Amino acid sequence: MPELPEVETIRRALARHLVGRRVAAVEVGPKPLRRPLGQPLLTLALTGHTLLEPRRRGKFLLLDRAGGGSLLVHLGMSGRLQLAACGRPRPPHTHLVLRLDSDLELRLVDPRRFGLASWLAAGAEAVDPSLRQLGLEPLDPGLPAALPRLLAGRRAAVKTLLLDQRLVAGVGNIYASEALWRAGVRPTRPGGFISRDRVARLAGAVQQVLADAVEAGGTTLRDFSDPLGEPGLFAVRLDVYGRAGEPCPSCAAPVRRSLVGGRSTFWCARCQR
DNA sequence: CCAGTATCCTGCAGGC
DNA sequence: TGCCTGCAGGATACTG
Repeated sequence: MPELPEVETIRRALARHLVGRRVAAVEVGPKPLRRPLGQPLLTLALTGHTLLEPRRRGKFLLLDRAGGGSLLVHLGMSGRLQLAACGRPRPPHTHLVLRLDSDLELRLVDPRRFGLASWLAAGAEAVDPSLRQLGLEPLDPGLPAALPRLLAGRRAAVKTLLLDQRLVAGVGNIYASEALWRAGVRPTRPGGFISRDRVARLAGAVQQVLADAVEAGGTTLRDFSDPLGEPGLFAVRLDVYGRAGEPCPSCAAPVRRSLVGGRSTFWCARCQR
């Protein structure tokens, strides 16, 4: 579900309610997510400890603990974090609960269980199998300079490459389509066969669309909301994603939907080359 | 190394 | 109403 803008939106909301709070208790469900949750370690590592400002890396959240170490969270396709009063009923598929010393508890809810929550000891970030291979942060000012060499020599579809977290960490299926449309680049074009100035445009479009979406609090299609239940407002500003058959906002030709690398892709055959 | 496919899992919408 | 299919915002293990 969440891409960089949604995860960043979640991070900011969490920062307002988690920083300086102590974890009073941890509850861990029995079902594994992408990796087993590791109940004893998680409980031991967090109970009684104070939380710092959360960080984001790509689509990962790092809930740092005072004194070192972090809870690493990834929301996969269907994961969400919810802050609610301790007494309120918990949704189905709640796999992890951090009860805070405020009146609130933080819940990790994930029906499909493609997500991840695992304890990272201090210094383990460089070793973690998921984190260590992550590529550049797309909002890094160095992206325009770096993108040409990331695409150089590659024959795979540029959209597939944008989704590869080892190249750029945080772009997902919505914003890949959106950025390619804004840049006028066809999603199926081999990465190594895009002219220099189009690559530059693409880098700019990736940064622009992600920044716009962060500003809008992310995209709510069906069920994304921030931890307090606020939906993201970017859906109305999507130009092509989910709009097959509707007129291209630029040229009015019908927006197409096709599969690229097995993922739904939305694009304009007239504007994108 | 690279490119392409299959797979993990649940819920929902749509067609019959 | 039920049953079936396809689809979903992701990552990774595997194949050639």
